Amino acid sequence: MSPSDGARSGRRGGIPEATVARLPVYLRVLGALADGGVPTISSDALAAAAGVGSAKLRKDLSHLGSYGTRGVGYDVEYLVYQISRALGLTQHYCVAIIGVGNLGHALANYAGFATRGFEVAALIDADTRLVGQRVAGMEIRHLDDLEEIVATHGVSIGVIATPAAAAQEVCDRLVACGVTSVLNFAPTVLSVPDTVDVRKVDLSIELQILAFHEQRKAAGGGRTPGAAVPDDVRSAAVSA
Amino acid sequence: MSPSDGARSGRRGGIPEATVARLPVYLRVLGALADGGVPTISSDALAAAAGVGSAKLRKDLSHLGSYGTRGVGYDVEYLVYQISRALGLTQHYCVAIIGVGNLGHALANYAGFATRGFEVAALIDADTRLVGQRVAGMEIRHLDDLEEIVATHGVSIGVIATPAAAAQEVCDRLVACGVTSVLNFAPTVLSVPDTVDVRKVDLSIELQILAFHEQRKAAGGGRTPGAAVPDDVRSAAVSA
DNA sequence: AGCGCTTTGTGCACCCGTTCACAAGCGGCG
DNA sequence: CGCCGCTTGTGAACGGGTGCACAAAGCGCT
Repeated sequence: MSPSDGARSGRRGGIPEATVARLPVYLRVLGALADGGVPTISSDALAAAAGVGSAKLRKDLSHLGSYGTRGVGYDVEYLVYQISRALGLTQHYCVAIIGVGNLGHALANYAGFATRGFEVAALIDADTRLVGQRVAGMEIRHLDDLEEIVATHGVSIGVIATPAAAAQEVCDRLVACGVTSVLNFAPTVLSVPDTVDVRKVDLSIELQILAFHEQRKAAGGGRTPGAAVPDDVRSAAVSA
Repeated sequence: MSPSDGARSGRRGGIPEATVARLPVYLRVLGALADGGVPTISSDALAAAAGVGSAKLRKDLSHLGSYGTRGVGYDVEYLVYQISRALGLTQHYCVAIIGVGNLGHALANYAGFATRGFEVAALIDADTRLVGQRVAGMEIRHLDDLEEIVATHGVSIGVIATPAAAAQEVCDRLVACGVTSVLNFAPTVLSVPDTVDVRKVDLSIELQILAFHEQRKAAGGGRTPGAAVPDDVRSAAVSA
């Protein structure tokens, strides 16, 4: 242990990564419950709705404080607020999408962005034929203006939806502008300074992981000695 | 742990999840190297290109066997083959995309699918106005025909790109058809039997995770223009 | 008011994954 | 032909995450 370690577990920075990755799921479920007029919910019910174990859920929530009433459950609206605050969603984030191909189009129109305090501030592409066109009510700007756009709008998160070949350069320019969070859809490994967070979404990788399990299941149909097909194969939920 | 029998079994089922999630990354990097005519590569170089530690990479590869020559490195083409085989990519998989909205469009045109033995066999939507249109050289079929399409094409992987409200029903029908692998882009928790693998890709969740780290960075350091490394700011870059 | 039922919050043990460090193995060079 | 340097493969320590089981703590009913 390192007691001198600055990680004060009671604080926001002390929330484990695995928990942070699940909080948005809880948030969505709770939002639906709130819309349905449900006032409170137990950890068991919420865990079932979120697809996790109830113990895990309670431990997750305990990391942000002791909100919740024993014998009753959690106040839905209050919990929504607390999770939102813990995730930093009470702030406003400006997002720039670079690369307005098929995927960029889809992202620009994705409703899930706006619903949680994220604002798509700009669409950027290198193709001059696209520049000036309007997508999702927004005008596409040219890649040359990236630095200016980031500065003007105060972009804090960059979404890279370019071809793989352009991704690293775009990323470098974003980082040079001061952007410290990048969501990368290009099938490439981005190298960034460790002050920058990069999350990756790769459709091809997801499919290959599924293929592995598919093949494993198919192999189990015949003969496999030892632990043939463990049925602990729970539906996994992974991202990044 | 399997020194004696290790050579024969290959242990496909014994590959840890975390390793499986990284193998596609190695595969992509190796593919690029092979195209570049590189004959062999060391674990250090490959690890750097894949954005992981070299020890981790070696341990990952060791799970599929002892391919690799000490003092030299790995034969690129041979390793490509071995990883492909371990992932089950030597087989052919038929993919059906359900929901041809913005995202479904992007997925249908995504080149990364075809490059690894995945074939988009069908595009399916519930909107009769879309049915019959051609996207990415393929005709959109109606949701009513889902069962028939799955059976005819031997679809083994279903990709759900529908609105959240329709996702569970579509998923249930896929499962009923015998599909055991689902890639879900809808922002919902799908409940499936344990025999079915579900992987989830949620753009909104990724953004919220980034927001958390963004907020943490902002709160922690105040203003530190210099790249002075603070206490324990471990912004570990990518995670599968 | 007190009692018992319900549900939270958490200490603990286990397991998976990561990292370190090093012996084993292979090729090349003298 | 034997030695040396390089790289793999892996045993072992470490840390984080998960699940169990239970004590603490409200609420409603009597």
